[in-house]
This record gives sequence, C-alpha cells and structure tokens, in this order.
Amino acid sequence: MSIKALKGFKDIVPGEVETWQFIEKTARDIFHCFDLAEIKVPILEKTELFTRSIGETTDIVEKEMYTFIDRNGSSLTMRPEGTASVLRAYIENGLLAKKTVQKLYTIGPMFRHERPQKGRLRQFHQMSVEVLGSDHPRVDAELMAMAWLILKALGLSASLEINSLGCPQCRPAFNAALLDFLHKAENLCDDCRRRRETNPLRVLDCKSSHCQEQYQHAPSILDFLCPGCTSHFSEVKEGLDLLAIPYRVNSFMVRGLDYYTRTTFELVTNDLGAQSAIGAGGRYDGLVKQLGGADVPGIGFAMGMERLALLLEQQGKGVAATGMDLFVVALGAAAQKKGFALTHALRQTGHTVSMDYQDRSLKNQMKQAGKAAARFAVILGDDELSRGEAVLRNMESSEQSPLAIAADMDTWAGELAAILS
RNA sequence: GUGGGCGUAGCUCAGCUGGUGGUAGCUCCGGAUUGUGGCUCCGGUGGUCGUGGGUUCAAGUCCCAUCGCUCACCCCA
Repeated sequence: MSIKALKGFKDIVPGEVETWQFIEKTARDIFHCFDLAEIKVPILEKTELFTRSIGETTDIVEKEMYTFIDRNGSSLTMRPEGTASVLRAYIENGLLAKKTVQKLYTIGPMFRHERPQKGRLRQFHQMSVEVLGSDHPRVDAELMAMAWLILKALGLSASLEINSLGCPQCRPAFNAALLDFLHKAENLCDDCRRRRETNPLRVLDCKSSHCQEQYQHAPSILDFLCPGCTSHFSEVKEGLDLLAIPYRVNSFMVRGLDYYTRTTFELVTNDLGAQSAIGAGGRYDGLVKQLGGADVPGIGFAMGMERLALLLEQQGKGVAATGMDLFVVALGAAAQKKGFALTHALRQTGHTVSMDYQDRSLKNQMKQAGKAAARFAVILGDDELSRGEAVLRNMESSEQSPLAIAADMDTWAGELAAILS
C-alpha cells in the first residue's frame, strides 16, 4: 500500500491550483487598495501563545490543536488560527512604534485536528487581516466592506451578519441575565444543557428549532450594551450604510474564540453543506495587552480559502490553466537540437514555450501542442532545416506559413517573440 | 469523540436472488492520414474487485473485523 496524505490534508493539484491563484491574486489586489501590508509569520509557535489568546475552554484549545513536545521539552503547536501569531509578531517587532495604525494581512495554512467534512479540513488555508491601533467604528465598517469587495471581485455573494458582544464592562450583566433565562427555560436539548454550563453564549447559536423557539424571548446582548458599546455599534452600522453594504443584525451570533469584544461579523452562504461561514471576524480590543503588548485595540477577520475555492468550482467559476505561447515541434536529431536552443532563447523573451524530447511522431507532437493550448507551433523538420526554414502554424486558425531561420539564434528568437507578442 | 453512506482500471462507474471481472465511457499509446492537433472511426495498454478472516462446491456479490474515503453531529474559516 503506497503512502497517502494524512486524513484531512489535501494536495492542491494543477487544475485546481489556478482557482487558488485567482483567489489569492484578487484578494492581494484589494488588500493593496486598502493599504494593507503583508506579514509572513511562522506556522509553529509556543503552545502558550494560543492557550492565552484563544481561550483555555474553547474547543480549539481543548481538543483541536496539533500540539507536540519539541526535542528540548517545550510544548509547540501548529497554529490553529492566524491572529495570535500576527499579534505576537506585532508586539515582538515593535510595529506599534513604526505606525500607530498597522493594517496587516497574511495568507497561509492553519491546522485543527477535527473530523474532516465538506469545506473543513485539518490543514486549511486562510487569508486573514488584522488592523491594530484603532477602535474607531469606521475601521470595523471598512474591514467588512473590504471582505465584501473581495467576494464581489471573485464573483461570489454572501450575506453579512453582524453583532456586538459588548465589552468587559457590559457583558457580565448580560451573561447573568442569560444564565438566569436559560435555567428557567424548559426542555432544552442535551447540547444546550451542556453548553449552558460551559459557554452560555453558544447556546443561542443552537440549530434545534425547538430551542430556537424559546430563544425568541431570550435576553439580547444588544439590550445590555453600555453607552460606549451602543454608540460604537450604531456607528459601525452607520458606516456600513454609508458604503451601501447590506447587512443583517444577528444578536444570536457568537464566535468560537474568547478574545472577541464589541463588533463581530460573519459572511454566510447556504451553498456549502453544513458549513455556512466563508469569512468571519471581530474586534479584540484587550488582546494585544493580554499577550504582553501595549493596550492597543484591534480587529480582524479571516476568509477560508477552501470554502471560497469550493464555491467557485460549484458555481462553474473555476479558473482554467492558461495555455502556452508556442510549442516547438521537432522531427529528427538535428531539428531537436535546433528546437532545444530555440525554446531556451524564446523563454528568455518572457514567453511560455515547450517542446517534446522523446522524438515522437509529428502527429503526436501536434497533439501535445493542441492539448497544451498553445497559440502557435513552430515545426522544424529535416526538409525545412536544409532549406533554412521552419513552419509557423497558428494553432487556432490552422494557418501556416514558412519562417526563415535567422543565422543567429537570438535574432531569430527576437523575430519570433515579436510575432508572439 | 459519535452516527450514516461508500471502497471494482489513472478518472467516472456497470456488475441482478452468489455461478468465468465489463466489446462500458473518459484518459493514455498506436493506426486510418508514409510530415500536421481538435471531430470521426479502428486497435491496444491498463485490475492483488481496499485489506484480512469466515460461510460455501463456488464470493466483487453474503457475514465479521480492519483500513481508507465521504457526509453529518459537535465545533468552525
């Protein structure tokens, strides 16, 4: 039995990778428009970084992390999300001192040891954005607008749901009211009874229609927000209105990580099976300080690249590989040598060129040229060579014309390059 | 961690109440066209039926185990 990739780990092969490149390029272009800078951070960190930021009692930390003991005895973890690493880098590199508001993005793999299913892998990829140094509500609105633009540029649509989780000042009162409500509620499902004790906020997210019915009368976090959080939230909404970004307030929306404060949001779709979120994020004003940095507010979000790629493929918007400019068809030993040199010379002019080295039949080489979606073919045979000529074939129109071979290879390549451009 | 579905050629799949693995489609290679791709036609390569046990005269088919994939729960991007 040959060795296979690990469960939940996938190869992204030619034919699929073009769609990924499209997603990444589209996002990078938009990130650039919003003046974000890229930051590349390690995928391996000390375990403590994640337990401190994500929260000890979250599912991620409790049962999903790829954690192992290093040779020197320290506990390391493959990052399950991007924010913690980026904030660590932000603090460690003193980026605060270089710019009061840092807008950063990073793209790369994340690791969570879950059971794989549609749109969910153990190694998955996110494009994530962090804006550090401002708690202005327009930053929140701008970030959501940016996520919205990326989806739009990809030709996808999703609905934006927003909520506010309040701050350490106002959330305790809500938690108390919620707990009180939940303990009075009757006939909660088993999951909700369990969650009521572990993470009361999560209960509101229950999918059981019976539970949801009861939660219609649950206290809303929005009624408990302190004046500061209330006005912040309404300014976020005003910001979205100013940019004409449609959204829906979902006071039941909760996030899976402990560090969120105030604004949270999700971009949701119905087209991904059980998975609905293609992007999500929120504000985390206390987190930088909690990780040992200055008291700097921040907000971020991440988009799941597998999910974006899945949606694009599903909607027939996948991206095909681009064809090559020229395929060199060579017949016979002398022509092979000439073609080999021509191929190299043309590549140096910036064109995509290929040829076959197996000395296959003309028919076969033409077939390869067609399959590679080459725009042109140059046919080099012994007859032509002896006359100092080759044949240039336009693969789409099937028109052919003789092509004089210049004595100097670079000259010839230059002439051909001009035709290709 | 829990539950459902599925493992037959490189890919997509037929294969009935057990009775010799399919002229199956696509791909690949060759030919029709002695030097011209796509379309068509013809031929060819390609299989430990996931693995290991069991039942049987006989197992791709039935039973058990195991591994893998997949969907869903939980949770999440």
